Amino acid sequence: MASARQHTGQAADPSTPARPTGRDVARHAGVSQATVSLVLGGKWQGRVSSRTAETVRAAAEDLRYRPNLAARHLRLGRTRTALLVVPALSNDFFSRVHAGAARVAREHDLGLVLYPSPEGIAPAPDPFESTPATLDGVIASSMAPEALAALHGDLPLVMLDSDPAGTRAAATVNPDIADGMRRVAEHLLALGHRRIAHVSASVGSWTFHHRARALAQALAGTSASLVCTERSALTVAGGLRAATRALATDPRPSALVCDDDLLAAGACKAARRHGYRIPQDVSVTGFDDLDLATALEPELTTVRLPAEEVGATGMRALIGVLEGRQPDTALLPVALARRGSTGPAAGQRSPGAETG
Amino acid sequence: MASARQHTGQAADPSTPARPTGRDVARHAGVSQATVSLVLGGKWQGRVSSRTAETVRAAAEDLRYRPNLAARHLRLGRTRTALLVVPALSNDFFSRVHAGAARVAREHDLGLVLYPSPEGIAPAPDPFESTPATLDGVIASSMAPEALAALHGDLPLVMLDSDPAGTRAAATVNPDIADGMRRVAEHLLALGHRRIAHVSASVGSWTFHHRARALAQALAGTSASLVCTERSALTVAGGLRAATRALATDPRPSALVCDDDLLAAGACKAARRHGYRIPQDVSVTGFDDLDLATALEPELTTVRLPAEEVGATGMRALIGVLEGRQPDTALLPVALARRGSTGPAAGQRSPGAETG
DNA sequence: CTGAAAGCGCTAACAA
DNA sequence: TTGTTAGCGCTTTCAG
Repeated sequence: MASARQHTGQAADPSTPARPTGRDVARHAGVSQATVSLVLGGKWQGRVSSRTAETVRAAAEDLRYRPNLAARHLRLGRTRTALLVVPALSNDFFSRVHAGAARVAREHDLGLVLYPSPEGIAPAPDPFESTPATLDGVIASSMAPEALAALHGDLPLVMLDSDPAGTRAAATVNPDIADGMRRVAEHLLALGHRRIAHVSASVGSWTFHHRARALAQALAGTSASLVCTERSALTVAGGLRAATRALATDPRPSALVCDDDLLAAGACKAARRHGYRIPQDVSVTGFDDLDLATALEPELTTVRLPAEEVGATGMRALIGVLEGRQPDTALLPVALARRGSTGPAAGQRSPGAETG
Repeated sequence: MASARQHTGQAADPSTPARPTGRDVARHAGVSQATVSLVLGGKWQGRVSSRTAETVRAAAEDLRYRPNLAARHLRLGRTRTALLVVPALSNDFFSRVHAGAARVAREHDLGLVLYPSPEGIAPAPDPFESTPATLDGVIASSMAPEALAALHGDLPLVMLDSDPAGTRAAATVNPDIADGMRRVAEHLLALGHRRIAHVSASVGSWTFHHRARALAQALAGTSASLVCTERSALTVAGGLRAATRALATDPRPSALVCDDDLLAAGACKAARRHGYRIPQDVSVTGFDDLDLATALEPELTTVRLPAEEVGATGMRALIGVLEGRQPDTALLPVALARRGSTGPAAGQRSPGAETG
């Protein structure tokens, strides 16, 4: 019947020469389409003569054949593709996480699609509505739990920089946030700081709650006290305002511990507007060690997170889940980068404050 | 024949209850699978009774049905998905470009996949090797032409912040880089600067070549001269080194024009290490108006690029191409952000240098 | 207004 | 060693 093709509804478009299919390659090489599939899929060992295989490869090259992924995905029922959900793009932490995850994905021949949860739009609209590919698994970094609510329940999920408890994640990979805060606190204590203010991020993700808790714990039972906590949106301008409030405390704090380098940058601006020098009059610490930390002057003392390692470990965990293994939670070590924004608490007005 | 199913090679896996298909929905609703497709595809008006449509929707909801995209893509021959290729992730310019493109994509029900060309690995490995989805089109921003060489020749391509001539792009969308540099030059001239150094990015993309050319042209025929050009990798540390060299010129330049805010941040550090105050002793300008520009102190005078608009316009252009229209090249206006890093060229040692 | 059927390009089981 | 064939889930035409 001549009507065989009219069912498809595909207009024959002569302007775009149809992209070659496996059948075209087969015809060109004088073999069957199945042989093409075997050869190009690398499973021809002991099933196809190497001469034929060569012919097929030549034909594919010749026609500039590229397999149709949609067809492959349909047939296989999997796509070998993972989604990485992050709350923001222009942030080295996430770009480093992505780099690590992408490297491991490449090594395992997996695709990785990056989904920046639309900033400002909260909570994230269903990532899967707008994600074009079918996915085998999801990695989510530093996301507030609500933002993941739309997440399709039956996909393997690995969470990064997130609450290890109480989620439906198959695995969690975290930098040791608490240890980072502890190191910050110890560093400041060793420099003689006793009045410490916390510039905290008003973001609903676990990582910031955890930072606040860790700071409080690290200071508890020491001779230093947390004189105030000022919350702010995660921006330089917000950090400036919050730090301005913190510096208005009387007697003023000698050190500002910030939840993030962006906030710390704002804190530095605030200190200077008050006429304070950094670090002689006030010390400032950041968190994350973004590129920004060393772009500032003085450079920020901050906590270096193993972002690439977090991404890589997370991807390995997801691969484990996909292969049916039961990966466990990982906690990766962090480091304190001591730089110019912290110094001895010299000019304290009230020397013998606490004696505990 | 009972063998009908054993051909598929899909092991019946009781642990993962197979995801429901359109047939399941049809069965559940007591209609045919075609009806399901029509209803859920929104093309049922005047073909299916609204009562049936409602039943189908309920059944789909009930089973938590999600259409299999691979099957749809295979059937349709298109994926309604575009790829956005950028040279780096952690850079507001690109994240803003992405935001603009993603917004327009959403409005048109298109998917957008972000492909950060692996930094450090140059030129980019074939994006299509690692891109999981089949693509309908590509948008590339600020890429060196070689890095796009692997690009599959028959995909519609829109280029952003790139050479409008001599490429195979269907359209080009650029911020008016040359005008930006002109404004920088005029601003410095008006402040009395006559000895200007250029801290340029040693990156092979059109945008930086264009910036250098525009600066030279803007200065030509004025009383000011370009005393030197120091090239550097696109990092703060690189900017510091290049600016250090530039400041060693004798007599020294009174202003450092940088190709990018990152370089400008480095230039500021270099100036301070020389003991120069900004802007009293030396003025510094950036380009791009990254968040970094206002995180620094003093804040950078820089060129604000309409990044979101670039992304949005680029996506609209791609949609135009996909729909068979012939979009043309766009040039979007930029603005000079005058801030604290530039000031009058007061303390010039050699007052009457040129008199042209 | 609804159902039957074809076929997108690929993979893998099976036959030859 | 190679070919034949079924079928993944969907959209769309055509018949009823």
